[in-house]
Order: sequence, then structure tokens, then C-alpha cells
Amino acid sequence: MGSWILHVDLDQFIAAVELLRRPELAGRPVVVGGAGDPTLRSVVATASYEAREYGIRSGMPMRTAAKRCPDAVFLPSDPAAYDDASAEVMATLREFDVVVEVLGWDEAFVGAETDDPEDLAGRIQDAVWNRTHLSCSVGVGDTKLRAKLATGFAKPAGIYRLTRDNWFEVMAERPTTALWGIGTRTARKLADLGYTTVAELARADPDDLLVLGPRMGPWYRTLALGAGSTEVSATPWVPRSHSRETTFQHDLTDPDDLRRELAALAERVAGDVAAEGRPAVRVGVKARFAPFLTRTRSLTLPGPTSDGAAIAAAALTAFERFDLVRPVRLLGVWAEFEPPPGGY
DNA sequence: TCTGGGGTCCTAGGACCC
DNA sequence: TCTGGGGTCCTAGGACCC
Repeated sequence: MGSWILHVDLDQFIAAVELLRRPELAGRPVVVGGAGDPTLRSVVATASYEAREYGIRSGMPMRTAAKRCPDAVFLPSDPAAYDDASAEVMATLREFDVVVEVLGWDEAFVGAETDDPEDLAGRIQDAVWNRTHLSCSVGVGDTKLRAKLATGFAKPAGIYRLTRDNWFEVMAERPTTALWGIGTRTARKLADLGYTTVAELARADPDDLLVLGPRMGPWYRTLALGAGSTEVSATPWVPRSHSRETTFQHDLTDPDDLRRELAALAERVAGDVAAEGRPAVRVGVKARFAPFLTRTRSLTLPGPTSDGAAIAAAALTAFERFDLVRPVRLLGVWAEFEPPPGGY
């Protein structure tokens, strides 16, 4: 028996959940995001495959999506429905004799002992389809990173294996942004150092990478080798923080308006903290000023607390440290928890 | 392309202390 | 006398991911 990591990823998850209850939309470009109104400030959560043919992508402003495909169907995001669908999928995975590590609404790592990981992957796909009528793709790997990247080659609805044996054959000439954890910013810095492809980064002198940080630098080379963690853990996630934020449809300038919005956000965060059942130790406020300048102010509380009034007061203290010289387009409040005894 | 919301982790500088 | 070095906490910002 071999140890394998499977990465299960639902295909166009949010759009697929919406299509289940609106079957008449099948085959049409469907875009889910915000309140479903493309004239408002919001971004695309998920675009159906038909919508992607118009160049619509997750994270794109809804306004832009509407320009690219005015005839698309725009739907509001319905997190409760995605929570429910996700729970069904994860429960299905747990019915197998495997370890399930949930990564988000639509993703999970599955750790399994088997000699035929593709057979297991196929049975997982069938089980998920039979129970939820959602389709998923499965990456098979010998590390979490390889399993995760394999899924990209499996989509849609397929299975793909990526291991030490075919890693360089598949990845060598791809840009460093193909790696999970390297975005455009880091890719640009790596390119400045002479590393553009995965193969080049894999051959890098680790000392050369230290300018990108004592931990991150060497870690980027590890990514390029396809190495990294092989531990799949079913241990429930312990949150480090909770936050709430709002982008205003029109920028705010009146400090009293801002204080009202701040109080409402703080109340929501305090509710999240109370629900968590662990006290907060630190509170922060995020402000995004026009045109798009993000600043934060935060403070350590005098002592751990779950008291809503104390959290609201701390948020106000942090807020008053901003210099309100520009219109504000977003306000956010977050609370950080004390690590459990023994650390996370 | 005029850029959401909810998260995590890393980095670096300064304060403060011994 | 104007000056070491290390450890830890606090804070702000950056990058990335879904």
C-alpha cells in the first residue's frame, strides 16, 4: 500500500450550486458575485465555464464582467447555500476510509493508503456526484503541493497524477506563478534575480533567495522542487482572527458617518468573537482611502476579553489614530485571538 | 479591469529590558 | 564616557489564497 494525497476541488463550485436550483440557466454564461447587480461595487465570486469564454474571471469587478458579456446572468452570492452544499460534499468524502482536511468551501485534501489512487479518485467523484449532483476534479500527488497543482490539469471533472516522477516534465518550463504561493509580486522579484521558470527557480542558489526573506526565500525554491508537506490532518481548524469589512457604494467623508459604520462592524466582530468562545487579545481597524490606499491601526487589549463594549471601544481608539484627509471607500474591523495553550 | 470579503503568514523596525 | 548584544513585544504593511 502506498501513501497518497488527493486534492478534491469542485468544478465552478458557486456557479454549479446556483445552476442546481436554476436548471433553466444551464449552458448560459452565469456570473455570481456581490448583490448580483453589476452596476454596484463588487467582484465576481465565480463565473460559469460559459462566462469564462468571455474572459470573465473570479476577482474581476462585476462592472467589467458586465461589459465583457452584457447578456450574462448575474446572480447574488448566497453563502448559506454554499455552506450547505460544501458540508454535503465534505461529509461524502469522510465516508471513505481516508483523512479529510478541508481547505475551503470547494476544496479538500484527502490522505489515503491505497495502491490505486486513481480508482479511489474515481469513486470519490461518483460518490460526490450521486449525493450532490456536483462535479469535481481530483489531483493525485505525493506532496500536498503536487496534488493541489495536479487538480489544475484535471479540470474539469478529470483526474491527474503529479509526482516526483513527472514533476519537471510537467512543470519545468512553466512560469513561477504556476506554483501555489507565488503570485505576480513575488514572480517579478524572482525574475529580477534571474528566475523566470520553475526549473530555473529549482536550480537557484538558496543564499541568493535570502533577500526575499529568511524563511520565504528558501521556501520558494522548495516549491519549485514540488516538495513540502505530506501531512493531511483532520484536526479542526482553530481560527486566529475574525474580521468584518464593508466597501461603501460611495466613499464616505463625514467622520460621524464613519464612526457609525465602525460601531456596526465592531458589533458584528464582537458577535463573532462571542460565538467563537475565546477572548480577543488584539483589535484592529482597516481603512481604504481613495483612490485605493489601505492603512491599518491596531492595538493590544489590556487583557483578553470577549466583551463587546471593550472591543468597540478599542476599535474606536484605533480608528481615531487615522488622519482622515481622504474619502474612505472601505472600513473593516478585526479581532485576534489568544493562541491556545501550547500554541496553534 | 478602477479593483469584495474573509482569512493566513511573514517581515521589519522600534521600544524596552537585561 | 555616547556606547554591545540579545530577546521579546508591539505595530504596520505586504503577499498570497479561496
